[in-house]
Amino acid sequence: MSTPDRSVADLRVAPGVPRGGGRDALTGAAREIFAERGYHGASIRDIARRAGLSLSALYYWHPSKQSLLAALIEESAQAFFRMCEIALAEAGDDPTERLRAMVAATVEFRVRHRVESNIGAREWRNLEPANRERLDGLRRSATLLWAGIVDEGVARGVFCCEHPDDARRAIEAACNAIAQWYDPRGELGLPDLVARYTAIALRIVDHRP
Amino acid sequence: MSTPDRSVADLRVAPGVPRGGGRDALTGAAREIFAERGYHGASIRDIARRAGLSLSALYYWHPSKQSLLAALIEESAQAFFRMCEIALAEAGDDPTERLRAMVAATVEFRVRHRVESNIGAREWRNLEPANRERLDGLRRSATLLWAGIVDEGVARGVFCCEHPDDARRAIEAACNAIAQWYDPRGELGLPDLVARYTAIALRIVDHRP
DNA sequence: CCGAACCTACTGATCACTCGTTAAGCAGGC
DNA sequence: GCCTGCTTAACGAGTGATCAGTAGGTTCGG
Repeated sequence: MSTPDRSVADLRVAPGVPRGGGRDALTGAAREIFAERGYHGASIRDIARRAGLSLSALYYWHPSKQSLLAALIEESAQAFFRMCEIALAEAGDDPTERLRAMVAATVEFRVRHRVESNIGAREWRNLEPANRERLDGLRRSATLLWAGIVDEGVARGVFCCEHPDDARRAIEAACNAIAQWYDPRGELGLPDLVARYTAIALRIVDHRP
Repeated sequence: MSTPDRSVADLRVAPGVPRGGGRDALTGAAREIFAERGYHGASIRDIARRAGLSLSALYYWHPSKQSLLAALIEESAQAFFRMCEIALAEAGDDPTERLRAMVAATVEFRVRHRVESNIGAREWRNLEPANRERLDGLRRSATLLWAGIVDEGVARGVFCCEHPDDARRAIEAACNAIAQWYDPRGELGLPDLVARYTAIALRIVDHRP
């Protein structure tokens, strides 16, 4: 490995810089091309071209195509997990409020980061084993947040579903699917969407107020 | 086009034949390889090898790699739609019973045809426009079955959800996701799974008995 | 009952091209 | 003179697709 991996290195570009050369142009281009054509369907030549760089310039910033994908997914997965943690920290310890907060955070993330969410869902399996194992921890942590909330609600008797694990999976699937169909140009705004999915989630866990 | 497309042609092999050369070996191999590596990650050489055929023999049966994928997805989508139609025909016209039937058919299909279901979900976007447009009809038809049931239930007052479209999407997402996590070697059998997801679906539409 | 014609289901070789990756060099700034 | 941020040029492997050829069988006129 002669070329150092600058993909997760210090940013060295101040935020708000003109956005021209290098790292962030590449990240943006990779996000677009991976989203359009999938990992194997995307060529690094296309990514470099979209970023306005030569093929070799790409290799200055990332040691491989795989590193480009892993960096993208890792950044997005970490952002999602942070968002959930913050939302839950503000929600207190009532399971109903925590479920509301978790649904709101998830729906908002899937809407605001639709492209990254779809890449994360579709290209996860194209991560090399080392990367996948590293990131699986993050994914498991997010699932544990959901499971903890549902289980606690059932334990306290505010959620009355018989199979908390299936309820959790149904909620996660429904919220995550939003990234696939939501159209930001449509009439349905984020607050309404959050309200609808909160109501659905509460019905799935059989919430008794 | 010198090679005719035999992919959807008459079978000419009696059912129950030794299963050796040709069409069905290829279909099986393509299903496995597309599922393991995705459309762009799979090479037709790998598919031919898995089928026990030469590269050129593959081109005798299918005019292109794309035709292999399209045939696979079309067959599976049609089987799913038929299964739903039959289940609904037997269910009568009570919306609750129709929803039960539709959930049962979908869960059963996702379990029994896990691999094809995942290919359908993941590789849909790798269909060329002509193929995608042709198959979009099938997909829309299936969604219309769901929508018809939920809308009718709301109209009759047995389902009390405020946003039938979101309820429908949530149910579809939850049922379809089963193909991603269900392990047939696990302890959870199909009848139990159907029962759980039927209960979840009825809660999502806010069923009042 | 022979042989020419025709069919199915392939094989082997090869085409033109794209792929991810690398080596070597160089302009500009500190 | 060294570091940053590239550039041009190439490498070998692998890609989807094509084509001429052929073994083994069936059909059919005479």
